[in-house]
Parts: sequence; structure tokens; C-alpha cells
Amino acid sequence: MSKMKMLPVQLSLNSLNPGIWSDVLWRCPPAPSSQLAELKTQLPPSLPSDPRLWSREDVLVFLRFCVREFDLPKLDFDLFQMNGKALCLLTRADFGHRCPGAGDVLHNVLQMLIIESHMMQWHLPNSPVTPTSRYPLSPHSHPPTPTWPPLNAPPESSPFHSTPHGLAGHHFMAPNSVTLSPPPSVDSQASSPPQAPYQNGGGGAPGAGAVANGGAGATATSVGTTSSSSNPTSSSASSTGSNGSQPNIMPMKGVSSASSNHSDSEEEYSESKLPPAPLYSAGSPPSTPILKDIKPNWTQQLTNSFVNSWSQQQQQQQQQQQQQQQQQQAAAVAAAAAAAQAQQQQQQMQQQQLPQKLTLDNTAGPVLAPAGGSISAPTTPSYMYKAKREFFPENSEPNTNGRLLWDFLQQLLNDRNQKYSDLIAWKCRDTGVFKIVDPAGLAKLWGIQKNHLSMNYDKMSRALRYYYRVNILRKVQGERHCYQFLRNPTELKNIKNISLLRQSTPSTGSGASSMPQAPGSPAAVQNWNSQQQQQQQSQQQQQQSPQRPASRNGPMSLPAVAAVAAAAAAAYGPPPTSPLFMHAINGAFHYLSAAAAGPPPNSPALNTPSAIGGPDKFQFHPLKLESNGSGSGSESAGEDLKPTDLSVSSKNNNSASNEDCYPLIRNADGLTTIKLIRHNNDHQGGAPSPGERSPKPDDQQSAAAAGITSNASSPRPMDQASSEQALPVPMDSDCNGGESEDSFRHMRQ
DNA sequence: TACCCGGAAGCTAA
DNA sequence: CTTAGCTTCCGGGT
Repeated sequence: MSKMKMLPVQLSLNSLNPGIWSDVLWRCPPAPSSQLAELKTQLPPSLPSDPRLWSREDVLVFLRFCVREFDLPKLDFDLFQMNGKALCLLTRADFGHRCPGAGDVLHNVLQMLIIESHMMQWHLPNSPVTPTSRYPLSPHSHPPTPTWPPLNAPPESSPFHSTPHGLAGHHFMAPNSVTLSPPPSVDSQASSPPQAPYQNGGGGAPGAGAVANGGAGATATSVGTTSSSSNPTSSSASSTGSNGSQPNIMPMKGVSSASSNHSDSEEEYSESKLPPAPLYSAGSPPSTPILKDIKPNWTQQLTNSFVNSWSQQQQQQQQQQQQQQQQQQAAAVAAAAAAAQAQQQQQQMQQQQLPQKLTLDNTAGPVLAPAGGSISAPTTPSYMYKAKREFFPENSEPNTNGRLLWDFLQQLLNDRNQKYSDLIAWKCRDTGVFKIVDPAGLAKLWGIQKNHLSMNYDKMSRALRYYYRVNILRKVQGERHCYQFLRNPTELKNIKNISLLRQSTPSTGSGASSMPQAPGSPAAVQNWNSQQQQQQQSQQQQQQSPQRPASRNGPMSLPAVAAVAAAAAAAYGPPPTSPLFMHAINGAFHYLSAAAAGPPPNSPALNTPSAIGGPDKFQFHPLKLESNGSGSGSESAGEDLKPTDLSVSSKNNNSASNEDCYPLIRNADGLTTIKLIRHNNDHQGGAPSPGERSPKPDDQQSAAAAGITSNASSPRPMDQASSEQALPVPMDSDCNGGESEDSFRHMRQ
């Protein structure tokens, strides 16, 4: 990831191909002005929407319009004797030279129009856009984030139950909208992936978006309608289709819309050569003869293409871009043709629906207003410009880009817009407890991310279990699909090799400095919270940064994945697994539409408390230990949050004994906390050898010997000693309150 | 039946 | 070539 190159914000757009432009613009959006918002509508009708198509006269018309509209100083029109294409190649500096007093304005306005035209191209057959393009070029760049509450999920919306309202907005990005949603999280930190429309989709997606469209109109609402309809696919539905083979075909509604959004991708899309391997041979419904041939591979193809294009762009950047453009366009045309049919209808719908508002407004502000609307995101340019600096964070944490499962989950969970709330959501963010709402859907998305299309929950869960060994995750006993992060993303990112975690026992500080503190420790919890907050902030920044394109199988950024899905859908029709697909699409749109600036939407499925209480505010409550474990077997505790054995320990012979246990504990109030349980005999040496991948059979025996029950439910007994050591964990208000808590609450006796 | 666990082998990218 | 991080299978338990 560090490999990615970042384009200087100011870089001239000339050489950039459209896709790049989008990125650049996205990063460096023109100043938002209300005027711009209306710009489009006020432009002389005779002007082609795509500035590149302007004739000399059109250029002059445009200039005059700008002068008039923005009260710009008089321009020397002779300096603009060029057609639209040439005009588009002018850099900000070029504009500045030609018209010192108005160069920036002209440049910005033009960029807006370019972006808009790109967006619109999505709808057009010949201009497939790669979503990736819109992602920031720099991997680490972080959009300046306003300080919004980290988790803030607005209390109002409940993630899981949130209504679909925002659908439309999420789903479709208004072509006009300038606001490109932040790139998918580059890092886990950047976790805001695109919203999945599907949630909203009416269906029952639980978390649907909390995003209120209300916001600037941004929302692209337009299409939204469709999407919503589409979606009825509830998450559950998606789950059913677990594997790609499913023939279920979703209406493209959402999809098409999605496709529309991507503007840039044409080139990229074209660039990549479509790999032959069909992903969903059977299932995919061919809508068109052409599609038929192509469909099977769509995902992969798209993925690859996007990825490739993206990477190329970043690497080659300006120099080769023009060439690429041409090539890509050519390719795009072909690709577009296939998609054309599917898209046409939707395009129409979208266009009709797209309110003019959408057009430029977005630039000004976050596209999607938080449901609560309470959060103020930096809207404009200033915001965007600020981000510039952040594009080159050298010190930034390692960027995993969601390539790692934990990071992927983090990204989804931390999505500001709760776009993935129907797939996965926090139950208690402060303690890292989350629930996989739609296992099949999540697995599917993960599969797309990793290019393992046969991924299913069973496989993914195996990967999750793998994390038990390294204390990254643990299962929340008694609740299906519920897991808990034992280490926060920051920690994880700083750990070069996760395998090392196996050795590191959280308990004593002795662990390598690099090692994070014990997961369950209060400190860890605090970190969890604080880091979560930081992540969110950083996420915004990162969103703008491009990720390193994945290599063939490389994972794509979430947004990219979503974009791919969306693009694929647009082009080929719904993939076999519609729900997921829809989800991805929605997400893609979301990204596109989501204002980078937008504050976190609040739909917090599981609201994070931290926001409420204050991030760093911790309250310690007396804990009531649940008995689980070894002896006490009291099942009374119920299924609730029993401490789960950190598998790690159990596997390693002695290690088990050595390691600390961080079971979840509910206090009398039903608060969930994590307790650090340390085994008496922990000795450092016990750590398993790092290299040891596969636990030995005898592990369990040894574990048992250590007094650990092999039983998953309570690996480590919580003995008195442990109880004594139990550390209170900060409680988040969220954990207590809010729906998120419900699950916990109902569990309590 | 679905979920969950974890061993074992294999794959891929770095 | 080695290693990390899964992925894929699988048998078994709840």
C-alpha cells in the first residue's frame, strides 16, 4: 500500500483522463458555492453537458455565463480560443494566467461540469466509469475530518431497524452531484463504505440508511425510488443466496442506478481486459445476448479492471492518462454497449428523478446529511482542500485497505453512514462487540473483496476463528453471529504480523512494545474507543486517498468492491446473489454520493455510546461477573456474554494458562464489559511459537490440564482470582442504551 | 438445519 | 524460498 502514489492535489488535470479527473476533483473540489449548485440549471441550454464536447463558441458562451453569473472580472476571451476539450485541459494555473481574477472560479466551475458529465456518463452506454477512479489516489490521505463524534451514531436512528428512507439517496448518486463519496476506506479506519442500498431497500434492511436524505438534496435521491423498490430484498434474502450460484435475479433497478453514478470508470473499465473465468456461470441471468457472454465473469472482470485501471492510473498518473483515455474509451464503448440496455431504462428514470438540486449542491456540502443532521460536516472546499495535505501522510498507519478480514470488517462496521448495517453492525462499539447481521451477504462481500467468489459464511467464519488464536476476535457466546474485537484497528495495523499476536499475551506489558495491550484490559478498551474515534476521523481523510490497487486477486477497497458490483450490475445485470449485489451497489452509490464531508450519518445501528458520553469518557461500574467457565458452570449467566476462550491459549499447550482472558462481563445494569482475567501461572515462555500454524491436537488436552475447558463456552474459567483482577471496563452509554444494547439487555436475566 | 469449532492442507501475495 | 493470511474441506458438537 504505501506503493500507491498520490497525486498532488494541485496537479493539473490536463493529462488526466476523466477518471482521474474525477479523483482529482473529488479531492480538490471546486469551491462550493450555492451558485455552483445552480450552475447547471442556469447554464445555457445549448451547452452540451460535457464540457469536452463544447465548441469554441460553447466555450465562449460558458465563459460569458460565468462572468455574468459570478461577477467575474472581464476576461480576455481571446485567450480562450479553444474548444471544450482544450478548455478542460487547462489547469487551474492556466486559468489563473488567463484570467487572474477569475481563474479559480472558472476552473472550479468547469471541473464541476466535468464531474457532472462524468457522472452522467455512467448512465450512458458508452461511458462506463470505474468507481475506483473516484477513490483517492493516495492511500493514506485523510480527508480532514471535522471532529465529529467518533461513533457517533445518532441515537435517533437505530441501525438495525433503521428505515429505508434514505435509500434513494444512497443508492444513486446524482450524476450531478459533485460530492464523491469518500473512497472506501482505505484502511479500516476509513471505514466508510458505501451504503448498501439494499438495506434500505426497503426491504428490510435493517440498517438502512440512516442517512437521511434530507440533507442536501443531495441525495441523489432520484433513483432512489427504484432502489428502494428493488430492495425489498432484505438482508435475509441475501443471505439465502449465499453462493454465487444462485440464480436469483434482482431487478436491476438499484443496479442501474448505481451504474449511473460512476462516472469515471470508462477508461478503467475498458482498460482491463476481461478475464475469461466466469464467476457465476450458472446463475447469472443473461439479459442480453451480449451480456450473456460476458456476465459470467462480470465480477472478476470488473474487479480486475477497476483494480488494474486504478493502479495504472496511480502509477502512470498524468503521463499516460490521455492515451489510456482513448483506449479506455474504446473499450468502454464495447463494455458500455452491453450495459446499455440495462441502463437505458434506469437512466431515464434517474434523469427524470434527479432533481436539479443534486447537481451542484453536493459540492457544497455533504451529500448525505446525517439522519440527525446534527453533525456538521465540513462541507466545502475548504474542507476538501484541507484534505490535500493529508493525502500524503507519511506517518500514517499501515494501510491494509480492507485486505485483511479484520480490516474489512472494521471498515464495514465503521462506515459513517452505516451503509452496511444490514450486513454487520456494532452491538457495542466501545467494547468491540459486533454482530453479523447477514452472514451470507457479508461473506459474499468478503468474497468479492478477496476475489473468492465462492466465499460463504462457513469459510469466512473459519477465518474469523483464525483470529481467535491471535486474540483479534472472540466469539460472543450465546449470540449467533456475534463477535468481539479484542484489539482495536490501530493496534492491529501496527502489528506487522498478526501471527505475532499469538505470542503476545496481552496480559503483561511485557509483550513486545509493538504489541497492543491486552485486549480486554481497560486500557485496551479505552484505546478501543479512542481509536475508534480516531479512525473515523482518519477515515474521512483516508477515504480520499487511493488505495493501492489490488493485484489480480488483491482486495479492492470496499468502495471499489461496491463500485464493481454496481458497475457489474449495471452492465450485466444482477449477479446471482442479488441482495449482496444490491448491497454493493448501494454502497457504491453511497460512496459516490456520500459527501466526503458528510458527518457520519447517524444511523447508527448500534449507536455508539462513545459519542454520547464522550469518547474518552469512561465510567467504571462494578462488575458482576458472569460465571462461566470452568467450574461455575452456571449456565445461569446464560448465553449472554460468556467469556469466550481465546482460542489461542487453548491451542497452545501451556500457553493457555499463560494467557489472559478477556471475557465479556455484564454488570448489573446489563452493561457489557470486558474483564481481564489473568491466569495465575502465566509465564512468559508459554507462548506458542509463532510459526506454529496448526494447533496440535493435544492442545485441548493441555488446555484442559491447565484447567481450561476446552469447551468453547468458557475456555478460561473465571476464577476468583480472575474476578479480582477483573477490570471494569468503561461503559459506554451506547452499550447500555440504544438498540444495540437490546440484545444484551434481553439477555440479561 | 444452522451455527460453531478447530484440524489439516493448500493457495496466493508479499 | 518462506511466511502471513487466509481459503477450502471436513468431522464433530450443540
